[in-house]
Amino acid sequence: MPAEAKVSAKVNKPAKVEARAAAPASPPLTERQEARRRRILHASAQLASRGGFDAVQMREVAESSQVALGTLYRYFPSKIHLLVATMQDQLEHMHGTLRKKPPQGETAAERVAETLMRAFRALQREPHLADAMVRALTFADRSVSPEVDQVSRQTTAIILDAMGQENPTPEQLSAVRVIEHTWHSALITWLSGRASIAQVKIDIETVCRLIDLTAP
Amino acid sequence: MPAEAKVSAKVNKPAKVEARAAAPASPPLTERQEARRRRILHASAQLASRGGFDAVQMREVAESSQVALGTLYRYFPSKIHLLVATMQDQLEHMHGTLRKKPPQGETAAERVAETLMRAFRALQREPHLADAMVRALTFADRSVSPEVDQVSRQTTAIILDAMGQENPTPEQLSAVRVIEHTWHSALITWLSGRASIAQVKIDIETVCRLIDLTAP
DNA sequence: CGCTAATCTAGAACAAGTTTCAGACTTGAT
DNA sequence: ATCAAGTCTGAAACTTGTTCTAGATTAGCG
Repeated sequence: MPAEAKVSAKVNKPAKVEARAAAPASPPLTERQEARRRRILHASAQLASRGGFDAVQMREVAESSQVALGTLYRYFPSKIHLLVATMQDQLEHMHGTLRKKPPQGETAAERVAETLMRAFRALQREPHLADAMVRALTFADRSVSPEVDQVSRQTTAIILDAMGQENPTPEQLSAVRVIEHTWHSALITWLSGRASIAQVKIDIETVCRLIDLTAP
Repeated sequence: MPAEAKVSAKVNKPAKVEARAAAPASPPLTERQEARRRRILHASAQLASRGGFDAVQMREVAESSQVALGTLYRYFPSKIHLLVATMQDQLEHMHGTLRKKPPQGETAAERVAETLMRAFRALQREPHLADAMVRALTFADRSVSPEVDQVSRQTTAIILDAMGQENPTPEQLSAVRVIEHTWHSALITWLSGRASIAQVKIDIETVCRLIDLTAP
């Protein structure tokens, strides 16, 4: 019946007031649709790498990715959704990269700090892209919760990986959540020029001490 | 020479690219100007208390406060500036209120957690207002750094007050910074419905343990 | 008081995110 | 090959933040 069947639960008109399931099993995308989605995300990242959040203009993204504006909005119901999806995309890369060279530290705290600093260095190479993604993430409202949650889970996974913990205790999970909070907020202060790179490093190292506090 | 003399270093055209001093000594405001500023902030808080960030529309703020749109922009060069100023305003109240009943906890960590939870409860009474202020705070870019920094200093002061520390060590200041990070980020996750009130409480209590770690 | 510079007002104009719509195009099923 | 249903396109419209302008007002000074 349909053609280029319903793009997915995620990729569908409902822009704001919707309340759909997270993304348990994303209805399959046509090849051309997958390609479109990829082009869009690529254009988004590219524009973001230039001027950051403001430079990602929906009309430009649409043009760059050779897609009509309406289509762009069908795939990503708002600029925030688009940027959060871009972040998901980048995070996957990052996780893959990090996996390859596990951190060397003796203690879990050291390894987590080392991993986060590695990620931070990667972000420093594309500060504008980082700006766009992080601003979108923290500005996101309820309508983007599922996607933001996914980013959060991915981040948690990275941290747990670094800890080398298979079965973290609830206490450790709390510590990880606090580390994530610190990570996001520290990034923001750095991006808005209110904290130096050194400062971010200190904050990360400081919060990572919580791990020793909950694990020994 | 002038009339309603230059409103202040802060309240003046330069909207974005400016780089003026923080607010060492704000050139005095006329009574009528002070009144206008107050009306604006009041309207802002009122609108925010209704629908949150989105409900604070510059045209409405202008109308509610009986001021021309251009004037509103002269006082607050952007919606973000306005909301951050609103937050400064609210924070002052809060600090005053908190001062009156110092926290009871035995340890510094307990007192800080208690204070933050008290603040959190206050925010829960006006969740929309909280939404508007916190979103503005984390979305603010470099052009708002001085104002955001001011908010940060105020928050730091509240926390140090609760700790009862006159001369905090650098380590303790790091811990306080991390606590602030956690505070902001936890608020965001709560506001966007991704964390429960209980969860925020746990996160706050968890991060406050850092104080014991740096002070004993 | 009368002047002058700065401020305030009303309203138009502009920019970018979002929505809408008619028509062309695809897809999968018959 | 044909058809129905769902997609994509192009373009216009709408919303809200921000800027601009011409003229009315106001404050402080001589």
